[in-house]
Amino acid sequence: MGRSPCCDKTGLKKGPWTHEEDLLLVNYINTHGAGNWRNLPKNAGLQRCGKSCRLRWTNYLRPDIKRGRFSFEEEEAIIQLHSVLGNKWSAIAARLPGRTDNEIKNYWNTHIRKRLLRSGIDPVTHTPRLDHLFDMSSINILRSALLGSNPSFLNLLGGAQALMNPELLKLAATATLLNNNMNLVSQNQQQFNNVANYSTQQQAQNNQVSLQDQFQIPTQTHNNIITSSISAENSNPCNFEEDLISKQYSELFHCLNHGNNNNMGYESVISSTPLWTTPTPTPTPSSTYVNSCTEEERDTYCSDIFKFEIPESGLDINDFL
DNA sequence: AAGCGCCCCAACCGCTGAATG
DNA sequence: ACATTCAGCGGTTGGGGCGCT
Repeated sequence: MGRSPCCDKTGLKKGPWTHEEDLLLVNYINTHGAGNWRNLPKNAGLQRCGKSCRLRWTNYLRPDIKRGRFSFEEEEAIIQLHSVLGNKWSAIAARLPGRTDNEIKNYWNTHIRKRLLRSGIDPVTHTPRLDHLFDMSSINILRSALLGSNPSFLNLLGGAQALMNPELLKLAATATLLNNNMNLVSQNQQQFNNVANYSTQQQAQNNQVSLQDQFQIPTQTHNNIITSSISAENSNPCNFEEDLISKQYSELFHCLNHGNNNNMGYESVISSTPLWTTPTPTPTPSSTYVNSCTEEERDTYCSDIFKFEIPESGLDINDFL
């Protein structure tokens, strides 16, 4: 695999670009157009390698680049797109007009990722972190989930010690995560619609294909959630969710079908009251971005997105045994 | 004011796949 | 079929800015 010589080997300049260099590059591209990056530096009078020129242009100097803080809608779009596309920054950037992959990647790593971690969400899988799930407050959550309206079950299992039973906790966590994922995927459909609407509005100006044309949102039926794949260009998205859900489903389904009763078949699991509630904001139908919230407010919103709520009835552990 | 540590982000690095001869 | 070049991508780095002591 041949590779063009590195700047180091050819004595070309590296490091931050000066204003004069930017002007040379912009003027040259405005006159001759972008492309032929190998010869561009020499023709433009720049002591830079072509790669450096291309990156400077695509990440900073391009006239259609939107500078400044990310809006709330953009941030939400990034989170939702990342949950499907993963670290496909260029694919995400393609759906956020005016933003570069580098910018989105930086913003993810410095802001969104940290916020998700603070909220107890794994930024890779977009699911609750197990270590977070098992801290003491989560034990209480699990306790509520397990017992629900049947507090006598605690005594049946031998008191609070039962909650420290690793197998029982694993089962509860599996059930909880399964339910979370089911609703997360369903929730994604609604949020994708919002993102798609937002993206479509933005992209209409750029004559780009709308998000809805490029995504096949999974249906809410369980079978489709398990078996369908979300197709997107140059990507193989949602595999992690399929894998995770499939594993969790298989494990729980085994429990359900081999238990004493089948009142809580998987259909009822899926159609039960969502454990996740999502305040779904409506993207501002505007061509301009309004940075109307602070970092703290976004933090709060992020926490709300992933708020962990247990239905009134709780989860009846009897159905699992 | 100086020193220190942390954060952010522009830029670089190294790899891959497509295009070309 | 193979070598080479090029463009694009994702991961990583390092220097400047900033806040704290």
